[in-house]
Amino acid sequence: MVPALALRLDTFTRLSPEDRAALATISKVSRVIPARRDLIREGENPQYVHVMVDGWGCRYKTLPDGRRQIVAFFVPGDFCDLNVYVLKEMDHSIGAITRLSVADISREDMDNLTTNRPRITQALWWENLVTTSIQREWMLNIGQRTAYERIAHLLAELFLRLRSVKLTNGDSCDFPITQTDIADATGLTAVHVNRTLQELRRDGLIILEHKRLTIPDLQRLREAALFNPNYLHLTHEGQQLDANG
Amino acid sequence: MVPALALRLDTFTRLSPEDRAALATISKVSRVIPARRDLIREGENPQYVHVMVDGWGCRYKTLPDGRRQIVAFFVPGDFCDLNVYVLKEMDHSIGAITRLSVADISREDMDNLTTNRPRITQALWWENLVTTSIQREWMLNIGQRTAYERIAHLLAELFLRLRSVKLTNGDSCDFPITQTDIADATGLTAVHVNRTLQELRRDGLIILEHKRLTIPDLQRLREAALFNPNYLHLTHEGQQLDANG
DNA sequence: CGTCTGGTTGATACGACTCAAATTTGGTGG
DNA sequence: CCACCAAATTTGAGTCGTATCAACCAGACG
Repeated sequence: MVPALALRLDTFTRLSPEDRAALATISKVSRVIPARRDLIREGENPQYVHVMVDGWGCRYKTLPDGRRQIVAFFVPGDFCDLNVYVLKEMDHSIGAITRLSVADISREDMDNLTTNRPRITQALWWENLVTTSIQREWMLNIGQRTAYERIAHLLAELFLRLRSVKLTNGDSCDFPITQTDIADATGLTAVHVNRTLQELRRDGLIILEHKRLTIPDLQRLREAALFNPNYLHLTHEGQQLDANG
Repeated sequence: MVPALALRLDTFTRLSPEDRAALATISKVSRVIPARRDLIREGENPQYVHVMVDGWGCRYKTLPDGRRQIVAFFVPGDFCDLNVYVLKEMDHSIGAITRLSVADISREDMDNLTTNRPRITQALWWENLVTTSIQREWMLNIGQRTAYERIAHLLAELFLRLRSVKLTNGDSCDFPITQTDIADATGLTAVHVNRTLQELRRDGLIILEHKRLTIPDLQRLREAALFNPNYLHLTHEGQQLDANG
């Protein structure tokens, strides 16, 4: 099985067999975190860069009174904070949503990678810029879109991201996050998320049950979400080469 | 005059005279953009990395119907998208708020810098991570804080950022952004921002008039904003060395 | 088969939005 | 230096989207 990280970076550039080998080495699972447990907490000193090998996670921040904002979801193949060990302490936490297999990459291994594998380095740069871009889109989402658009947008984004690492099956995919998670990610309450999901279902935009999401008509969902995929920066060399061969 | 960029990076690390010289070269103003004009627009192909030398700017995204979200403010010394030329097209726009002096740095100059000046490279990494961290805090801000807390938080952040590049004067600073800008940055309407600013004034937390902001009691403002400065990652080597001599 | 988390529903409240107009400020040219 | 204009701020009245609180239900799991 091709590790999700390689699939992901392949979106950007065509990796050599040596590159793939290096990624396989790096993607070795070093930890399995049970569902709903934290991988690392705000205030701790980050030592490793993480790769999500299997399962879903999220990055979140909290306020003293318990209000919680999920600022990112992680799906397999996501790479976490290239160079984060430059910082003294974490300003947020990372938690597992499902049971999560993670590869911890030491600073040393990262340094080796960036000096010896320029193509991977470049691809990691790309992935870093895309992650930041997704954060910006989320700000637009939370700040400007209505509840309906907001949730539609989140679902469309996650579907596309999963598709890019081959974790979709036609028009559907596993979707393990709860309505409370969606609420914390969109700045809404769980009750309102529930009602809005019902609207989306009523309008035939989504089928969401038993932790499985189906999108019968992606184009319609995109329109409802005012979704412009440019921020995912998916059209790159890798894709073009794929198209040719 | 020490360029703001050097002041900013000095927060993180102690720069050598050669480092400073390199920064001075790079911080040469290559363009002056009139107030309220765009520096680069969504969809364009990014060729340069930018340094804000003088004046304020912002990064923003828009929806087809005109809704606009400011996702970041730039103040002097801010560095913009280390390595952005990796991407094919901009997913957002960058605009000038005041008249803005910018230094455009070519890919070539950046590559030179990163190969020859490891200390600067490290510091730019730090600045990159901090910028991303600020984005996360903004998501928490927009998604979870009340209007009152949200605006208080924004003002506190900008004040601290200006202070770190020595652009404050005691407890006050220039503050050229309009209430509409604040609205677009916080996900509120200009009318509501206006009323909330009046509340903040009434409570004695801020004095804001004639494009000048005064914070009589920063600690009180911080408390009102649920402001935790850890996300700015200001306590670093540079600061510690400063403390010793 | 009971427990528990996640999902659903209903009633009510309020924070923030909308629209519209008035007022103030700051910049520009006569 | 004043008149003028556009931009920014302020005010008021009415509305609406989303929150809150409180039950209740269902299906997953031990």
